[in-house]
Amino acid sequence: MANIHEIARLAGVSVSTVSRVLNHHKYVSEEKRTAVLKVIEEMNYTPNRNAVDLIRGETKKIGVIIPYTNNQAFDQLLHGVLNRSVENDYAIMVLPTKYNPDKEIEHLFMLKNKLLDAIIITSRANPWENILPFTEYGSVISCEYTEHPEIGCSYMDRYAAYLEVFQLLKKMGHRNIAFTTARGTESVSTRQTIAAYEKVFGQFDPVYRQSDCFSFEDGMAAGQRLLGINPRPTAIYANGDEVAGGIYKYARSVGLSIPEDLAIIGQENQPVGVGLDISTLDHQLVKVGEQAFDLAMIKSKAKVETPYKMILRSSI
Amino acid sequence: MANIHEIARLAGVSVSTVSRVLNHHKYVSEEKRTAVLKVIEEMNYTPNRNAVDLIRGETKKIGVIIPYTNNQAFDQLLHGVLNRSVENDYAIMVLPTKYNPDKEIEHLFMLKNKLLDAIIITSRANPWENILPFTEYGSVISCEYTEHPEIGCSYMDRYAAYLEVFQLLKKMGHRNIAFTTARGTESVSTRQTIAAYEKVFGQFDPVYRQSDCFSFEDGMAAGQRLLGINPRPTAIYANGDEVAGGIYKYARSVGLSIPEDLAIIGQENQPVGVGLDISTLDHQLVKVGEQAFDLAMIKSKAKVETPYKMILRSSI
DNA sequence: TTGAAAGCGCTAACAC
DNA sequence: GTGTTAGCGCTTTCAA
Repeated sequence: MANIHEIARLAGVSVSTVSRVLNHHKYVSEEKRTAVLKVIEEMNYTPNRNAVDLIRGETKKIGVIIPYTNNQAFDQLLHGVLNRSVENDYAIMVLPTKYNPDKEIEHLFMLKNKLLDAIIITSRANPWENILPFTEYGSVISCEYTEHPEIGCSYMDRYAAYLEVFQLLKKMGHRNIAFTTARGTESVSTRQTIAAYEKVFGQFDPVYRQSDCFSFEDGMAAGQRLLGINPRPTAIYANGDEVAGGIYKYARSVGLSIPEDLAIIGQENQPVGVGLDISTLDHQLVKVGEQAFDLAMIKSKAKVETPYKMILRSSI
Repeated sequence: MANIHEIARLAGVSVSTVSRVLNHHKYVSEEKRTAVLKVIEEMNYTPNRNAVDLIRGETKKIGVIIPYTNNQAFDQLLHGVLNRSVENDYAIMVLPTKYNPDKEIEHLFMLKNKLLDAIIITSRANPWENILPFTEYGSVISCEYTEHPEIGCSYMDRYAAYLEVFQLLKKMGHRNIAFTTARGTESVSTRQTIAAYEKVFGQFDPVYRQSDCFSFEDGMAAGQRLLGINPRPTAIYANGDEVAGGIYKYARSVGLSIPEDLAIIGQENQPVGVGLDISTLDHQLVKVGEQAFDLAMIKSKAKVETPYKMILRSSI
């Protein structure tokens, strides 16, 4: 395809003039501008963005590191990021990791090799010390709070939210409470859930926690295991509404009434929770994602918290 | 940051030798290779991908045009694409359109400006004649069947699926059937639904169709309107399980029994449908997405159909 | 207001 | 095996 030189030649001007027209610089005579535009039109010319990005050292592209893409929570975050990217003419690259630390680092290299201006980490597999070096090459934004001053954060106060849920359950008289988590204690959110539990109820018996919960099916399995424990939990706090839905479904299938025999509360306010009337802790992840994009775009290292919202329905 | 020239200088070799090492060419002496690798390591050097992409004219990046990202059907397609992209070391760019034709064209320009090797269109706002010109610059894959030989297709036979649903409902004795759609008759899928209906039941009364349905809430509203029609439909075919869930919820809220008073069937086999035990027509969109990626990667123009799956539950 | 020319950082054809 | 060099297509001083 034609390049800028050919356009210049055909329009009888220099390449710099064509470049000026392309970038809407002033100080181009109306006459030459028209001539250039005409040739561009005729030749059906579009500048090569790789060349532009190469010389500018900036790409208007932002990456989003996401462990799982078939997961409602991460999809909400991504959705928020995309909302703002469209408004600001940025392109978004999705970087799935399945929590593989090497894959994650591989993605971070896109900062170093100039493919991306910034990366938003919705959830990470690596310790911060492995991630920090990359802040030298571009903006790194986290959707989890961290003290590190090089990292901008758009986050929700998970611990406070967990605390409120456990306090509520305690107030309602529950004493045997189980919960599900996505990952094990390598995950901050799991540790915070346990900490919040222990703050309210004291020492936690690990048998009442089921990890590796992501989907409806995982919820069914979790329900089966957790409800088999003696003494049986009277309430289960799920790490997502789909998981909560699976627990609900399993509990009903073995004849338990919700909330009389089992109270259930989920997270993220998903359709399945609306459908089954399950209470939920809405972390407002779309907003968190939007905020994360804004921080990434202006390369801010600010720490911005988004408040959570408790939505009570008939399941507790 | 250091560039290839500096690495060459420091290693006491030429840039081509460094390039050869970088690209794992043979014909590099073990001695020089080691020297180069050592300097690369010391200097913490990473090649600039913009320069590489520029000269190669290929980027190992594929775009996915997606109207809505908070929509389960499109997320499934995207999920499939991402599955395969990870395995094949491609980067995926998400291109949201909200069915804005101009935005869509803007995204397609990423083919022309060399940012993307291929684009997968999950659903489009433009007529094919506006899209076809871009096939000159890269591979364009559609998730909807089209005759155009320049367009590769990974699709499901929507019409056959719709037909089967309506035939099933007819066999079950339903005569007043309503359905929901995402868009109006500008959409192929809407037109196919209507055509399938008319094939089975004859002339369709448009009042029994509700468009603009994407979410659970949309389903609630659709339920309210459609169930207010006289004569009341005895079955509703929703264009997604979340919409179906909303209809279910509304129907129950006004005292209707499912399936005695109202049969409901959804699409895409989503968690909310599992939770509410709603029958569904699973188009296997994850598979369709995976297939679309494969076609895009090898620049194939093949037409590949993925079979649908009917999942019967208690809602009909 | 315009153009020449020096890069941006890399690959690959060609010569040795 | 290795180095020289001519680009890839663009932006941006600098001088005119």
